[in-house]
Amino acid sequence: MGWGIPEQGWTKGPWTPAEDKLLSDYANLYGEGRWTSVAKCPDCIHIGLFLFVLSGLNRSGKSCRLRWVNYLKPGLKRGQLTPIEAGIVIELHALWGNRWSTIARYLPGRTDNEIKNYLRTHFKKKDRSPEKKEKGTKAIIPKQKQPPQTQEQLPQENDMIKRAISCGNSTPSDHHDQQITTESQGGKEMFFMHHPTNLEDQCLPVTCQDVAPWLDTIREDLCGGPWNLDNHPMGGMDIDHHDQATAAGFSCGRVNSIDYFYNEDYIFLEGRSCI
DNA sequence: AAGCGCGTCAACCGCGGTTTT
DNA sequence: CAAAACCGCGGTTGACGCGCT
Repeated sequence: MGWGIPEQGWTKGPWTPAEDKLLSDYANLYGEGRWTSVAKCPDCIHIGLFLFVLSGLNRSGKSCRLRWVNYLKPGLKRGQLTPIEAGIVIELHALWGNRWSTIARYLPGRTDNEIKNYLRTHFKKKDRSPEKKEKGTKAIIPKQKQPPQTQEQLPQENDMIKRAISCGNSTPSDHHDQQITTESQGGKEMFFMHHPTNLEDQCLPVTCQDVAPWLDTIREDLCGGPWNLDNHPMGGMDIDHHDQATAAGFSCGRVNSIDYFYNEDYIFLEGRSCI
């Protein structure tokens, strides 16, 4: 099954730092996408330094690719998904089902494996605790939820993308860019969304406030979940109070009469009430 | 302190699609 | 055009760490 040559004799199991280094050096020098070459080349393809060096990398092409894509590739983020990322994952999973790699394309620096693990973990949690604790209209997003849906509702139902597209100006994009990239602009993270199918030449900047409508969509599922308001940095304060939130270092936004406050770690959504 | 259960994450496996020969 | 090789995806598993009893 493994790509490359021998079915037997490949090294398996956890990668060592030395192997990582070899693979990184190889990928940086020769680029991605020649994984079987990495695997088989020690004595036949590449010359010079790598002829010697790669002889220590007895991994299948598949294994090399996986390690690179999920761990070594530059630009990968580590650690927990941010609330915004989690929200995007949840909504896209609701739209597309278990198309991990497709979902991952919308989250720069995140891998399909990571998203798969994240959702499996959280669905499993949810399956085990069917009862929901009623928490009123407030919600903290970091963890949870959303039942898997069938794949019938596919891209044409992608109103999230339609909404996002409708609220920004299109600008040409480089095809080498990821479908969403982020960068800091004026201290605020900007999302550059790239339509997956038929708007390949359009890329638009979307601010955090533009992302919020998606959260509005998932909010119905998030509210009423077992949110723990005791552990968040605002200590269970009434987040309807704009001044308190901003004083606590949160940025704020408002969509469809829903106010929300966010920082790097949390998003607070409040009910439909207005300030 | 030890055992157990659970959550998380890295890695493997099998399959299907695409590209190359 | 067919077969082989390659690549990527999604599902699954196992190791490890942490918290609870």
